[in-house]
Amino acid sequence: MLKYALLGFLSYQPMTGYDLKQNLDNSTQFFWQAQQSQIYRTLKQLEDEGLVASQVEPQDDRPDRRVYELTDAGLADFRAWLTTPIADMSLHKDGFLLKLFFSGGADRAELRAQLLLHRRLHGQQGALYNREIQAFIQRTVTEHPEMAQNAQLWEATRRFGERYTRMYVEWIDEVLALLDSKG
Amino acid sequence: MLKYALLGFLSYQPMTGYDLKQNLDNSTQFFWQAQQSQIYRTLKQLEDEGLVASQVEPQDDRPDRRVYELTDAGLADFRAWLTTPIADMSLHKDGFLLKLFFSGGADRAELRAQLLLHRRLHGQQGALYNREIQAFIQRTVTEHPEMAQNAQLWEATRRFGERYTRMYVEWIDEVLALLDSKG
DNA sequence: CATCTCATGTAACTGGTTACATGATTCG
DNA sequence: CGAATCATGTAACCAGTTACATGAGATG
Repeated sequence: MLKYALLGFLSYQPMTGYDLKQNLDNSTQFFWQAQQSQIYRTLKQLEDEGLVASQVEPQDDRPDRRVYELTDAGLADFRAWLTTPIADMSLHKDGFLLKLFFSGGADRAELRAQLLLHRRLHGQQGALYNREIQAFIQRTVTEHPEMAQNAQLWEATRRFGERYTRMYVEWIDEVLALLDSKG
Repeated sequence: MLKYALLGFLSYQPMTGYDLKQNLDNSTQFFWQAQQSQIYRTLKQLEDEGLVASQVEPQDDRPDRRVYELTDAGLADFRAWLTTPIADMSLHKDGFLLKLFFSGGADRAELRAQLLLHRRLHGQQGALYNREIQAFIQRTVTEHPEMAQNAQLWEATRRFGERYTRMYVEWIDEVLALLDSKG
């Protein structure tokens, strides 16, 4: 739920919807994302529920900022979520795997091209994400040394993304080898 | 899109909404799932669009079956989807990772317990899924030897699930080691 | 001169989940 | 005797995506 991602980042410090989008893009991108529009909509809902409060900060040279902060109720709600264990593994959807699943009759050269494209997407872009996320984490800890304890787990989730993209590439290599050997 | 998963299975042979659910559960579970209710709703939409056609087969001892089959338009639509390359990597959401990300201040013993729970979920249940899916693929090929070419790619996607769950377990071990070493 | 960044949002739509509702037969 | 299997679906809700709309200042 996006709700808790937003409450989570706001528990670090007050910020705008725009800032929240930056944070999502720079740290939870691999396992939780949201469009800017959804973030604004969700913030409004959270304000209606009394979990966050906002105030507008006028700016001269740039658009005014609406800064959100957690209310006591919001913090309590977030803490309650944090301490509630998740009992099931998350389900994933992957359109590429679905298409591959049904590609038995497809042209093999075309299939190979698709696999190579996704090998590149996961390899290159995954590595890029990881460099950026790692840099973001290090920058945050440098600027806010009190966040070290949090950063340890940010880093843990970042490594998940690293492993995931590596696994994806290795798997594609395996599939390519399979196609080479059997047809 | 569930639409194409349904068209895909129907391209193998006509079947009911119930059968489609079995097929999803036994083969695409790792990368595409759907509730029974969503399957029925989507089938109705597909029929309205003229991509599938259905007829009711009365049964005495069991509920009547509504059997769906692809129309020519449905087959054409499915083939068009199959040959359209996917240009982006799929995004995933994982509530456990999100919770872990924000757990810097959580009780370490509690954290460890959560990690062990998910280690078990991914390890045991993942292995189970894989055994069942592998058995399902082998059974299908035995009964329909002409499906061998398709089965090769079913097997490829199954191995993805195998790798994924293994990767998840290894990653959890890494996180546990990290917590041991740094507190 | 064009693109990126900062900064806000609304509206319409699409897709997916949860809960509800029914009911016979088979298996342990 | 209870649970699982077979078999259908509706209704209400929730979450997420895409498209639209605006506009100044900074960077290359």
